[in-house]
Amino acid sequence: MPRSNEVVQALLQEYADLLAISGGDPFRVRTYEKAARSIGGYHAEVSSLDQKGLEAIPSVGKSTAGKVEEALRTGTFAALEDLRAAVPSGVRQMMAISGLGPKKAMLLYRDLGISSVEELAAAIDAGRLKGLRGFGDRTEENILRGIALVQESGARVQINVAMELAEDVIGRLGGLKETRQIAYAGSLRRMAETIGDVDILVAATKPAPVMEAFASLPNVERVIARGETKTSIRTIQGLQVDLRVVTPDVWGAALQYFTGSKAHNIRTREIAVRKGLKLSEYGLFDAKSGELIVARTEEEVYERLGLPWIAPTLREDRGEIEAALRGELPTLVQEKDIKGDLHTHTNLTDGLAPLEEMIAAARGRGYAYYAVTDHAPNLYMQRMTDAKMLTQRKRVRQLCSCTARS
DNA sequence: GCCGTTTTCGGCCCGACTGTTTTCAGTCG
Repeated sequence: MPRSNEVVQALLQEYADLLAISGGDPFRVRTYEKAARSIGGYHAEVSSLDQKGLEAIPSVGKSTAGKVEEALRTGTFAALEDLRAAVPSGVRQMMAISGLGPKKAMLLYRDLGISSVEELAAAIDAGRLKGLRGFGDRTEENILRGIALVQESGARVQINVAMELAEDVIGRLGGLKETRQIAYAGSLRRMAETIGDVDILVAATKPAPVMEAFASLPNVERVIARGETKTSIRTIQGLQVDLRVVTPDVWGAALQYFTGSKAHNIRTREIAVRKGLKLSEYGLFDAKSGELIVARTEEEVYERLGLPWIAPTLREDRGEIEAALRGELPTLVQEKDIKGDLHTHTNLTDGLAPLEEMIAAARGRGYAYYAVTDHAPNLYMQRMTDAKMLTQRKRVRQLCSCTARS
């Protein structure tokens, strides 16, 4: 049974998507996306909160709180039902196709009545998109390729699979004479449980030879995009790898940007804006004069924003910014902290005791750190609900990544 | 719709790349 926060998060995200498709104010769309994320990561169960408690959640105001309250009571809210009636669910599903955003999805529906991925494929086959503004031959090809990708099950892979690929790419590009520094970034550096694509960052004196070497790797199935500083490929295993090349003097800013998450980046950039600064992958700048302030290390960037360095595993905009501002960032487990491995089962699978009893027992025995390596790690993660468990969740994630690499 | 070191209105992250719309909108991360 998913926790109420996740149910509400999904409803608000759906509302944001449908608002975007139906041409709603982009800032309102973003507001609901932010509120959805904020609720998903909030430490307290939203079903236990009253209106005032809901409005205390960051990015949740009176209007959103009202919708959340209605959703908790009835399972949905009226404004969402209105949009569901206006936009078929298949139109939203079409946005899962790479290259199709809300504008193009809505255009296909409004002008051609296409309301599902299957109908879209059939329409392209029948040549119905010919002459439609914004849809040329190349776009049609890309959509068909995107549909094939969507229909392949399990686009995301476990972290150990992505890590192996990343280390292979790093091994091949790291030896080039132009390469000064190289690292994996993105969700891989944040140690997410599953990885959608692999992000590689290179600091190089000249980007072109690095790009060329990357696009020529033996396991490249297709070059998706290729520019002066950024190239994306898809491997024959079906995983996308993005390469970004920067100059060595902006390594820290680029690594901070390329590590994400997107939500964390938006928060740090907002902090920069409020301080009269501008943050991008090229550095932290004075907004007015455009003068570069810092870019060389991540530590400098965070420090100039008034924050301590935040570990990548925490960068999800799930309270880490606030914790950093309060000086209350958690101490994360290191490999040297691991003394052993205890395998146990909870009643999520074939054990007898519930997760909560396992945790209480571990605490009662004085274990500072512990990982439950059940056969159902995702179910376990979903049950990590209370505020203190956020820290624990990250510890488990780090432990899992250690296991994956050993 | 939310929010405040520019606080009750005005702004909301930033840049790369693609395809197509001859100058830029849409999408992505």
